[in-house]
Amino acid sequence: MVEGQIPFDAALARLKPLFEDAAILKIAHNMKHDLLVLSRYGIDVAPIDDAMLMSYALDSGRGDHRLEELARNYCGHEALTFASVTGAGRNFLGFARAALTAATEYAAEQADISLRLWRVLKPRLLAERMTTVYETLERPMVATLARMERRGVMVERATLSRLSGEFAQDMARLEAEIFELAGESFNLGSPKQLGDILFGKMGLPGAKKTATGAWSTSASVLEDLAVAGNDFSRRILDWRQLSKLKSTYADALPGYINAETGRVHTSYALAATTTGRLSSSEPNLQNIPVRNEAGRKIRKAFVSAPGHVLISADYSQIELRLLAHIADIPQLRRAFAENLDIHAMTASEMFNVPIKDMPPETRRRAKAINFGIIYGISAFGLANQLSIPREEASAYIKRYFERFPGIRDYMDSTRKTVREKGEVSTIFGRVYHFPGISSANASDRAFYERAAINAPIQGAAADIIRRAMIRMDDALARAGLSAQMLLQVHDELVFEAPNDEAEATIELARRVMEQAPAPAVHLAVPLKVDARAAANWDEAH
DNA sequence: CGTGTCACG
DNA sequence: ACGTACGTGACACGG
Repeated sequence: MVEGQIPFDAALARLKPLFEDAAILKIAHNMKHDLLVLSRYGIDVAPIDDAMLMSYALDSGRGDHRLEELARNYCGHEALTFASVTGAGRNFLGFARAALTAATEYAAEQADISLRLWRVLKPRLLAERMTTVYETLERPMVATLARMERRGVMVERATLSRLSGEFAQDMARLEAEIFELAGESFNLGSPKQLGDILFGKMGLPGAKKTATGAWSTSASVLEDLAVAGNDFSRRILDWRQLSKLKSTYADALPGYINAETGRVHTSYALAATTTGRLSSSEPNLQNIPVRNEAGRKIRKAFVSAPGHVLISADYSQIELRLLAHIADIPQLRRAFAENLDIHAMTASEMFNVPIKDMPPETRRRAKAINFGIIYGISAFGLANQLSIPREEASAYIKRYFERFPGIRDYMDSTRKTVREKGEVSTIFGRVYHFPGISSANASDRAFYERAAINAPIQGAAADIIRRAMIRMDDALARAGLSAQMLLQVHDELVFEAPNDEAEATIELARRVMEQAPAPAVHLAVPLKVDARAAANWDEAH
């Protein structure tokens, strides 16, 4: 106990009634953090306004929404840093005394700056017509995400430990074979050393250079060599995959299992991406492997609590559906209305092949084009993705635009808008600013234009799932269900439900997610949600 | 701490 | 002629 400090329990007892009056806490910066800290002491706070989210609604492209940065930018004020007020090199008691005084000063200034930011940002939201975005898409996410983070997800330590051992064995075998073929041992984890072996000693044709001029040893380069029959690069690829799974997932995830809850609690960032998507960190649970069998073994370690199931509900092709709506493309709208295979339909339109006996390779190329469109397609990018000559990619794009002229119109009009106004927006009113585009050189301008084509699509999908998440908590309660929302992965929500609530939760999630755009927006295409329950995330997905 | 690589949508 | 697919976060390497 430090002199002058009242006992913690007494402090808490004095504090609690204050928070029961919601008016006490009106304004904060990064409210989700405060909510999570206070919830540890049983204090529930109704979040009111959050200066960080106001800043994000005004300009998601601003790299940094930290309080210190906003104070500098909007108030011309240099905020105290905790490090600057605590000082260093003291003995513990000295530090503790200093820290108490300093923490008081620091905390008071943080609260003051939050209020001062609010006074600046509130009228700006009104002036820039971003109040609705802030109030309906940003602010309500705070409580929802805080609950999800606090709930956490169960991850089986034993499964990951077993996988780590299996991956290590397979890596050791591959490593021995690789060193045998190379005629020497080296650090397989070093791109530099690997490049020297591949393109120096072994004399293989280096396909690409990195930004710094070194030979690229990326998967696409190694894949091209492997397809040409090079077993050495195939083994490197296999080793790399296992190395990734072992270090990033099998070995790292157990360290995030909370000792008190036995579960993994990610942190979602609400003001991190330019488009309106969330991001997830420590650990990132939005990039758990799923695309191949070895990776899915990791995903199987994410399980439901006893007596419960995990439910995964994901939007099917939401970005292409939004493209069909936004660009108003008759064939796409019809295809989604009739629930057709959209990539096969695209291939059929482009190559005059009946949908029913579509060769897989033809469909694969059409699928790459569809994704490319959403990214603001370029011949170079498509050629790279499909490992085909750029001339061939150009011909595909030309053909695509002949069949879907509305897409070219949409892309052209988006480029025009962003060049003239420096901004574009989603159908829900979220605005993206591109202030640099007027003074950009040709290649930078092309980059901004692609981002401006992508943002209204990716961002509308982000807006829709936010609306669904905000409604889900209330919908579950009203339906008398005790299921909990655990995770969000951009177009997917994961719930944990008692076994006997599985079906009802699936039906509710599907209804809420599919109806999420209304009443703000009525889409010209239906949304489709696939949902399933299982004992682990892999089988639910 | 920047770079390369790779996991996800 | 140029250099590009959109959006993220984590890990290992090496200076």
